[in-house]
Amino acid sequence: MNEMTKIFKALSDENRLRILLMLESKPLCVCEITETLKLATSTVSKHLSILRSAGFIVDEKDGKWVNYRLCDPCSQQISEIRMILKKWSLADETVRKDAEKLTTIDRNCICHAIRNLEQET
Amino acid sequence: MNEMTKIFKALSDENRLRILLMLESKPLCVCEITETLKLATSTVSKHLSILRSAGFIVDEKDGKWVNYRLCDPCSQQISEIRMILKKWSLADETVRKDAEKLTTIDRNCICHAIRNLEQET
DNA sequence: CTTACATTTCGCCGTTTATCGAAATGATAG
DNA sequence: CTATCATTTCGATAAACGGCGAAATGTAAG
Repeated sequence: MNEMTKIFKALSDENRLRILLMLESKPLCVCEITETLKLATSTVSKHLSILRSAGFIVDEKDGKWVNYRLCDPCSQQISEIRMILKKWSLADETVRKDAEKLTTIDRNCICHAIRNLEQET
Repeated sequence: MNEMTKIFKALSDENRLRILLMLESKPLCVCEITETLKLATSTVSKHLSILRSAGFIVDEKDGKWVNYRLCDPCSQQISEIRMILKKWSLADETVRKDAEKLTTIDRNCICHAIRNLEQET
């Protein structure tokens, strides 16, 4: 019961759903997700830790980046709910846009780009 | 996306999950659910309205009682998630106890019984 | 019409949650 | 070793949430 509510709590936030669905296409680092969702880095990091502790994703160090990817293998519960999630999101506009935006983001540029933009204002 | 988060938010509370799973066996009135969960009537009523507005359940007036039952027919999404929920809960102790307790509750007695008990203290 | 009673709505309270910015951490590159 | 930079942790804040009891609502029965 606890495990169940933990899973559903993890799924009960729009930004976390978007993260999970973005990760369906490929592993991503925190700054790529941050740039797509337009949230503070610390907020995204928090969301990721919630998804991790619910068993949806794992993190892997990669130089100065941390890559997050969908858990594989993962529990029967997680895999069932992910299938549903994927199916339900097929027609979703936000999800489509996120996927599209991700193809234009290069992690080697994006973080500095953000910093520079902030300094201009 | 909004619809999705609404569904998962509805499922992200243990008491609401218990209500849904109780309703898998039969329709129930508010006081039967209240007696099983040991919450204030107003709290249970709130939970029921959340489940209703997410599309899981419907209410039906029946004399001075209001019966709640699982939506049928219901949307593809709701029916998929309910199948999962039922499957996941098969081994759950709380769910088993709730179902057991429900067999001993008679809506014609329970409400007065509660009032009387409260007056004794 | 009044009473009784199941349920809902309202107002309040304490806790949790989503968010941010700042400080801490940890790893790479000079 | 130091500087840089991605990420995490911390502390604060505002909003949302779960809980309760009291008042309002609606129905049935005297």
